[in-house]
Amino acid sequence: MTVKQSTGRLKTNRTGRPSSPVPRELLVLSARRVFARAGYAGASLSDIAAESGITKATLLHHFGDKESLYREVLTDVLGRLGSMIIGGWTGPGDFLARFDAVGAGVTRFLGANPGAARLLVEELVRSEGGRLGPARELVESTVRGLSRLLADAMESGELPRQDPHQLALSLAGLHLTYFAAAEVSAALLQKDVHAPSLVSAREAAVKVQGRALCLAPRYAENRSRR
Amino acid sequence: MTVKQSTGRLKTNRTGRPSSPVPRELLVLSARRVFARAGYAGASLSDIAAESGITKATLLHHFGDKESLYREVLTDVLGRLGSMIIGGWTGPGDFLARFDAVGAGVTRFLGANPGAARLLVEELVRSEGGRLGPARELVESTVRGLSRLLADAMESGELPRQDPHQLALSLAGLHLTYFAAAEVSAALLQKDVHAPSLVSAREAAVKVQGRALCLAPRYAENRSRR
DNA sequence: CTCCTTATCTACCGATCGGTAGATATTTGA
DNA sequence: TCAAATATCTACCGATCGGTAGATAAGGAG
Repeated sequence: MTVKQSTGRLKTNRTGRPSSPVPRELLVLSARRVFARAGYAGASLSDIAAESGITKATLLHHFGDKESLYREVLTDVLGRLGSMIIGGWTGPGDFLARFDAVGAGVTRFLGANPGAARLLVEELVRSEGGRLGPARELVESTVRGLSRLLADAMESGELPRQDPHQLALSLAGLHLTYFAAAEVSAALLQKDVHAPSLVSAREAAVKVQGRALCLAPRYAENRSRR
Repeated sequence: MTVKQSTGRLKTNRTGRPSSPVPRELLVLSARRVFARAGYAGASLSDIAAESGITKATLLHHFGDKESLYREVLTDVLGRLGSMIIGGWTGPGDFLARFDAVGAGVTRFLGANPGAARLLVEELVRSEGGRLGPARELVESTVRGLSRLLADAMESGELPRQDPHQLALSLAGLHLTYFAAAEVSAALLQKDVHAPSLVSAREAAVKVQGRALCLAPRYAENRSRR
């Protein structure tokens, strides 16, 4: 809705024949917005087409079917997020420094890509395992990768020993829920969560809270020894 | 699917006239399962009817329309969860004791009610504000109540000062995501998250992690003063 | 200029959706 | 016992869904 509302073709024709073709990435962006807003089942191809200023038939001409379009939206988001995570993780510094870098990167990514968190949550939460296997596996393997990373850090003593899966799932929840619940969050904070200032604030909060989650067993131990 | 599968009427009639009427709570339970599995848009009344062993027309006779049925499912879950929270919070002990009690109660509730977390997440994440106002407001006010609770505790010095909204949202994510992503969680942990032993394990993890989230600023401060 | 490819549209199809109508049988209560 | 209320079913309706067919026009290559 931000870009080119209502019959927003690049050039208007009497009957809409090819003018300058609508860029594919613009279609994917519109689809992401609608899928994020209504969920996979609730999003109709007509909605997405209207959002991009084309017709349903044209949309299907480009993507084949609804599922392929959805998959393209999701792999776009997951791909960029994944390379962001890898970039942060392979950077310099000790465990906590790299952990902070990844956390900040994830927050900035989710803040800069409205709807991304909601898509990931829907995929993470989906139970009809058979319907969209590849995408679901991609999400699952991302969490599994995070879990393995944490386990390695525990092995090398950089992180207190604890169940890495429980920790990974808690971290995923910490990062995703805030942005996925964008409207509730915004209602509480009186400001759009995607505003730069709030993204910075969340980045700071996540840094402190993410570390606390990782180091929680150590704190609990100190507390009991007090 | 657990109870009375495939034509599971209490008494089978040639044409299904009223035998012993299917209890309303059983219908609500079936509806919860289907709504949780497929989401509001993805769940069809025929699915729910089949799950309960009645026909769509009978279902509509009892609940009027789809939205009313959904609202009944949601208010049932939210009502029981809410009274559980209030019970834990008005119990004895200092802030951390009551906080732990609520956290453990929430975990046990979500563990004992498969699908509940998924429903709450869908509602928390929904963006089409106008569609289901009441239910959405109920979820939102629950988070807001949690936020106010935390703010009070900060006011009285029981909790380090920090943005109560950011903390409330993080806590909600911590509790909900794990159970909402039940299948991914189960895949990681190699066991159903609703199994009693895993619920206990999660309860322990959440106790440590929930406290760490609350006290995170204090830890960060100690760390920087080191 | 002429074809061929491509992007787009209008018009339509079968399936499914939420919801309604009306018949039938059970239960209940006077 | 009998009538009113209730629970359930089958059959159907209009709307919408994802997807297809076919016509039309623009752009590019020779």
